[in-house]
Amino acid sequence: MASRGENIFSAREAVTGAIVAALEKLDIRADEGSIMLERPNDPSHGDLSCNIALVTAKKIGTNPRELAARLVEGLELDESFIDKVEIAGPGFINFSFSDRYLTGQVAAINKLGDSYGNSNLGEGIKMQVEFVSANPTGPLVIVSARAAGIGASLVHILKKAGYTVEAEYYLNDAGSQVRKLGASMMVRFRQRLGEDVEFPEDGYPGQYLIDLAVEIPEDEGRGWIKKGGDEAVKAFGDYTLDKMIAWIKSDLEGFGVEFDVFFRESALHARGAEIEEVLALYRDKGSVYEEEGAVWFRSTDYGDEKDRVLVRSDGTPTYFLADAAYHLNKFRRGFDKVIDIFGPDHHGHIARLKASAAVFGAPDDWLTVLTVQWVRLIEDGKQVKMSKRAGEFETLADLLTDVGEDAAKFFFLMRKMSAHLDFNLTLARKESDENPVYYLQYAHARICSVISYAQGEGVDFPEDSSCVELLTEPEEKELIRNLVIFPQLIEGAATSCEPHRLTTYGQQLAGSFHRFYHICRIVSSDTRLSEARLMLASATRIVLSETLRLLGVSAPERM
RNA sequence: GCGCCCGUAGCUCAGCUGGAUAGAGCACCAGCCUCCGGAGCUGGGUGUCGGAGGUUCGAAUCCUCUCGGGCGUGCCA
Repeated sequence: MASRGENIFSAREAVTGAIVAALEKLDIRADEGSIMLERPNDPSHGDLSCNIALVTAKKIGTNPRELAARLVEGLELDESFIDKVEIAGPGFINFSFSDRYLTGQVAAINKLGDSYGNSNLGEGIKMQVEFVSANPTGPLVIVSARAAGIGASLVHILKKAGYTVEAEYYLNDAGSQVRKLGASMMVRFRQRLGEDVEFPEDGYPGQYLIDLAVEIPEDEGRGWIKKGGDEAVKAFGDYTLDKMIAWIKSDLEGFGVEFDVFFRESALHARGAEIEEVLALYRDKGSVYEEEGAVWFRSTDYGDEKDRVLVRSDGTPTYFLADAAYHLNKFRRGFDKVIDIFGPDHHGHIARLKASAAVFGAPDDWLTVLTVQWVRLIEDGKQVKMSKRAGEFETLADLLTDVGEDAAKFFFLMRKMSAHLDFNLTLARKESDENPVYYLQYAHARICSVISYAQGEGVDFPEDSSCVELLTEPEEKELIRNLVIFPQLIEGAATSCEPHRLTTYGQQLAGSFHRFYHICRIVSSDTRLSEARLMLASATRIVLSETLRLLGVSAPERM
């Protein structure tokens, strides 16, 4: 058992342990995993609620309230953190934290600082999160921006939960898209020279290629054209690709999103090892057959809805084969778990990728594929029209200049990723109280300001933290209760891969701080109380700034 | 046709993996600054949780069916 009062888990674990022991006294077997402790919605129901009596009563032929009563009788709890146990409703057993435990947390958070909420949940587990991975054929658009915000936040959260995490971007720098890119660019260049050439039907029509074509040194471009045919297209393609990749990287950097690895598909083809190996592995398993001159993967054996082509009848590998090889490469790199965050247009790939992972022997839960849904931009209550075909779209860079990094990230993270997002540009632009991102940032800035004001008035952090026992007002307790659930929130957000939980939490925490601030004057003539409230404000600042950091949003000291 | 996602307050959405009386923000109305930051606080809600069945002590949450909306369903990537 952890030392008493040190953190929320000691209390939870102690209660769980006590319940298991009490069950044993009644000859009921239970493992700790089956004991659910939940936080009731209604504060009058205590801090932790257990439904074990409701779940178990029928099996042993009694009614829940009676079983609950017998359990409570057998409970042996440390009174330093639980001071009330009640049976309520149909048979819930409710536990309330003691004041001593709660106020002790304030001192503990101040002592732990930014490491408060760190977990060992993912200890020893090596994880990879792959996200964005947009084709390098144009600038990053708004869905990619959403994926970038979500992926980056998820990486931060997983790290805080103790996982070892690498962030990766898969660059599709091979295949027909790149040829189209090269062909498009070659036409733009020739148009720039004044030639009357028609733009290809399936080319990339955006203004950005016209702009880029201007930057190509004329002699060099003419030289590429002279190569003729595929060679010429390739020369323009290679040039454009480099520009695009640099552009994408700088956009991401501007958005404060970092990747450990940019993995190129072309490297996979150049090396060939994984691609050959995937084919060989599939053959060994009998999962491959030939039909109409192409090589097929019998992915239907693994739950896919139809079989997939691996090698075309012209002998070239498909995108899917490369992707399967890429995942084999990830597997070989020793990741215990891999998370792919896909855009909404890729969810057809999930089944076949999982199928291929099964073939190369990855455990069922090795690969998790999450999909980020579309973003609609709303301006003045109306949808902003975007047409990718016409090359008109809101890019990540546009969004950043429009609403700024913090508001963009916060808005992306307010909703669960599986839901479509209506991005309210009008609201995100506002630097006012209507904009939710400022609510959290303002709370943080306010605390920083108060702390320095207090220190100016001679109130500072005490050596002896026993003053925290003076924190007894309802607003103080509500604030502390919100601080205390932070570690659990981190674990929940990590295991469910749901960064948006932090935005909801942040708003709740900021709200409880503002209410506390309004009712309880921090700096007063009562020095000891002032010190206690200073510590509470400081603990709040620590948790707020961690929450904002995990979201990728700045925590300003002034605004 | 088949597969995946979404339907919760006027609008945009949470709802902690099945819990107790379903919650925020925005918008709207009315209050609160001689005092640590008013980008703040307080008060104001009659919701078919899209609909119908089912599972059980208990369902917005799980299952089946159904109605709307989005996406996918290439020897494109």
